[in-house]
Amino acid sequence: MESMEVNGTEMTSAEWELMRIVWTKGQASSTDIIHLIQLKKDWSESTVKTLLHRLVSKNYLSTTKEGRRFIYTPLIDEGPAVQQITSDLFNQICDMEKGPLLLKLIKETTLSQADITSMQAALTVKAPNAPTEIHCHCLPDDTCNKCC
Amino acid sequence: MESMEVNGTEMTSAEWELMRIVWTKGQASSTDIIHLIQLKKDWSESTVKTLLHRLVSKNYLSTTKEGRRFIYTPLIDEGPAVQQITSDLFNQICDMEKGPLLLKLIKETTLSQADITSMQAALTVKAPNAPTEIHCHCLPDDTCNKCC
DNA sequence: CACGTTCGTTTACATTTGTAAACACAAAAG
DNA sequence: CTTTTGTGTTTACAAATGTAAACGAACGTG
Repeated sequence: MESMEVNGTEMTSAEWELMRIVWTKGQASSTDIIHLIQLKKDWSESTVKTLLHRLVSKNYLSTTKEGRRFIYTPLIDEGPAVQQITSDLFNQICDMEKGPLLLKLIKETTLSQADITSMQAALTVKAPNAPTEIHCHCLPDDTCNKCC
Repeated sequence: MESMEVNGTEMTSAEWELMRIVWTKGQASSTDIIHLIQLKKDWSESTVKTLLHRLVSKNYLSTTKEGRRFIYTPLIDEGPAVQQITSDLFNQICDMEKGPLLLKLIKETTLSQADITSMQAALTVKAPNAPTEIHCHCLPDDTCNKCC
């Protein structure tokens, strides 16, 4: 399931890695991007150029000419993009797995005190109306062997 | 980034949907699978057969002959597979985005009381040592414009 | 002003993935 | 026992993706 869908179109893993760089820098020239990605990935200059080009065609990046080079700027924000690809993934996962999954993520992710506080608050809000059991919804009710 | 990596090999979205069915049923014949997937997806019988075949080659499913048909059984468990693809996704996301992302997931996911309790416990454990600020790690320290 | 350097654009090509028809074989039916 | 039918296997092919060389235009340099 290689590609993450954002905004209707989809972005591949390779493209995503480049977006991360542009998001982090705010904007960058292709040279910057090539150098930065090569710290992590063994991609040729040509490969990165192709990927950047595709990101522009897909309207994820815009370019602004500045002297001889182009400056790449994100056309979509990182937060929404991150939420989107995650939602997409969660939509492909059995509902019964989500609780344990989130628990594991909470345990493994480095969270700030503020993050923790807001999560605790959210959980406190949810608790009163939380069901005892979760149904999976993987299949139409009567064909499910897992939760029903 | 279409494909989710599990166990070293990778599984595509389409294949994943079939695995969900087999996981949910425990095991199933191709006919069962074809009928069940067609409740959700407009895939031809042939397409499903191809996909099942690929899942067998990739060692995600095994087959057992039973009369004229084969019974497909998962060779990997759903829980670990789910955790794997999620970890993979999280590894491609900026550390600074993870807190807000998890918060959103917690809010949007239907959680059981047990899930909530264990998450609260996990958060309580983490709180004392939680940092005030999160750094992003998207780029080597001195090249980062976002957190440093 | 000619020339090499530095980009962005085109073109290329092997794999993977989505989609599916054609084929082969075993089992059920008559 | 022959025919039909349900199933797995092969073969097919276009689109997407990873990977990259070749080409061409613009800019700085001598």
